[in-house]
Amino acid sequence: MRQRDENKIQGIREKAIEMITNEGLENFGINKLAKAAGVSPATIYIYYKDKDDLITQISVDEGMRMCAAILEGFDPEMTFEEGLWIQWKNRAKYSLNNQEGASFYEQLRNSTYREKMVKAIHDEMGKKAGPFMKNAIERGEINDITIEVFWSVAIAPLYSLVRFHQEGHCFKDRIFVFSEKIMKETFDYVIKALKK
Amino acid sequence: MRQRDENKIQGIREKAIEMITNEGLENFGINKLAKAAGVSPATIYIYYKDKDDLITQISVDEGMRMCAAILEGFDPEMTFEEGLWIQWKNRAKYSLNNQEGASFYEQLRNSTYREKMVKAIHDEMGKKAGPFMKNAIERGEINDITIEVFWSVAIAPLYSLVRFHQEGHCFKDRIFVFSEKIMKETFDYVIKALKK
DNA sequence: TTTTTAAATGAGCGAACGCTCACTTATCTT
DNA sequence: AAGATAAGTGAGCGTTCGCTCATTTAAAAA
Repeated sequence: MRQRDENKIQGIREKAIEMITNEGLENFGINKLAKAAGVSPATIYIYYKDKDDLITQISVDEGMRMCAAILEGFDPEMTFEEGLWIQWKNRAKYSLNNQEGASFYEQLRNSTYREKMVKAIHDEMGKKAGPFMKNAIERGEINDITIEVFWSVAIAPLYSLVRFHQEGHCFKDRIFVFSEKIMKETFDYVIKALKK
Repeated sequence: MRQRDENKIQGIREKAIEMITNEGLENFGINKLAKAAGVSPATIYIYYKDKDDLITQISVDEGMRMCAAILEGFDPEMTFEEGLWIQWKNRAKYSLNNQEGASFYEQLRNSTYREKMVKAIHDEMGKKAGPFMKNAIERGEINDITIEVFWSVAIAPLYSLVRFHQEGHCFKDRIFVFSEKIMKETFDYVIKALKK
């Protein structure tokens, strides 16, 4: 039998992310995607049940890629400061090297697809981030806090920084540019907040 | 001449927010909106140039309402801690009393409408938040930092907390519930991070 | 009361939508 | 070489989309 053309599948995936990022989820359509990816509309339905399934699958897939990128070289047994810093660096690297994927993920995380895409990612992250936080508390490095407060203080600031960069945020004619120096400065505030 | 029915205009606005929040921007349509609001599709075009204009106008409007809510009782001359705490309380109150508006705002802020809606809001907030930060630096309450780092450390954690609440975030069968106690706990970390 | 003005309408246009089906193409097994 | 299987296609279906227009309705101006 004839075998699948992996280039075709990847092409569909990449064009979908590109189109949703640049034109928005509300302007995304199967006929347009088929034309952009150079395939027949019917081909898309070989790989995806329907439009909803396509968006959901690609969302989860991109989320998993982000998770894998963030956790690269990370170990829950690491020191609190060391482990958190690795996650920060990884997350920044992912966004900078994969702008479209990062914007796509952020747009869908704030859409009605959130519920469909978040569970798998949440489980994947929780598997390592949960023990990491627990270890840091048991070792007496940080106070005993709930995971949501931890995330809000330790991770949210980084996401915010990355977003300012991606948006090309402008304040008084000065465009914000992300840098390791800025990231380290922000990281130091976070460490100061959480370390006993 | 006949005068405009303000209830009709408000009805269109509210139904639009309701529909976009619950069904997503990608499933939002003028014909559906007209039916839901109990008006003719043609009526909508008396008030809005086209679909894009409707979404943009309602986005900016909701953003301005949020700004006004956040800055209620706030003064840039306030102490750093006092001023920041008021903004936190106001922002939390806005989200809790106006869940649909808050979700709507968040969804559009992460869509391709971001550029169209953000400028007016950014200006409105910057007018008071800029001097506030500057005062706090001049008084020696906090270090001299760029506005993006400030926002990421001082405000982003609150947005994150509110979002966990709105999403009904769940970790190990425990649903996260926002409370003043949790907010104060998080706020204290932020103050510890930023205060000299 | 009549005239004037703009709000408000419902039917419906052309275009675009998600999706399907009869069919062709490529590669496997025999 | 022939048969089997699944990948891949393009035309086009029924539906919904954004939007318009001829018309009606209500209230201000005369």
